[in-house]
Amino acid sequence: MDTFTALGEPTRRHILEILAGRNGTAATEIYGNFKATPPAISQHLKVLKAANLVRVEKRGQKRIYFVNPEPMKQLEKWVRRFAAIKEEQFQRLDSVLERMRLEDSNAPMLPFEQTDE
Amino acid sequence: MDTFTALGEPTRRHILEILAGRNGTAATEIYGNFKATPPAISQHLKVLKAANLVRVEKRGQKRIYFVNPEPMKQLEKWVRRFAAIKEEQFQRLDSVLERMRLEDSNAPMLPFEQTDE
DNA sequence: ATAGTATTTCACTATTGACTTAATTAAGCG
DNA sequence: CGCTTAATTAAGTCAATAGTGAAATACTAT
Repeated sequence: MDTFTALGEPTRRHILEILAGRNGTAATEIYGNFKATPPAISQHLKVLKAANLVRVEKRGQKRIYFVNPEPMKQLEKWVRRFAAIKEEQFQRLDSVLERMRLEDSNAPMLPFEQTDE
Repeated sequence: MDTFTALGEPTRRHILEILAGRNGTAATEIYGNFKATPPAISQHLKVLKAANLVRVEKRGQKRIYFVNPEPMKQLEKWVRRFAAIKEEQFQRLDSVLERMRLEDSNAPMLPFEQTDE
């Protein structure tokens, strides 16, 4: 997933924010939102296109850009795994560490060692 | 939100994957998963910490890292806006273009010309 | 055809950032 | 205390990338 790299740039995120909630935005219109030159923005659009985050439609001499929802859905799925981690987990660990520290000051290792992959 | 920049790097994402679903992982353990040198990983951990994506806990001479769920929740929220964009929107666009084409017979182009790549 | 507008590609510079080795801080142990 | 282990900071290199101006492409209109 190249999505992350594409989103790792503020300008590109801003472009997506502009596109969101609109039914297509011409390149010139996008350019207008930035102080950077059109070529700069065009290159960002190219990256977003390569990451499949946007799609383009030719209409005359204009290129109309749209957000592509699919990769966003996948990203959401990826993120959810982490978002789902509970505070509870930290609480539990905190108390375990506390207990171990009190019980055995020699205890050198981790309380949990779940070698997954 | 500096979250995106932090996630824009594959190694850092991998670190998060390692941390996910575990109740704390010591730095050395993390290092073991990569061919890069400890300093390299340590610097990535620093970035993740700065982005508040992980938190650290000192235990003796070890540093135990945990995923921080809050920024992930926010990210999920951000992404959802885009993921939520419905096909419906495209449908609507279809009809708009259709209308424009009918109104202006000079309009030369196709409504959809999927320039993919 | 010629000019004009929309957008991108080219070629280049400057900056950022990821990695490395070496040195440093800090804790545990004989 | 001196040695080892854990982890980080420092300093420097190299590659990736974002930005710029200029040229190119492509469509529209006169």
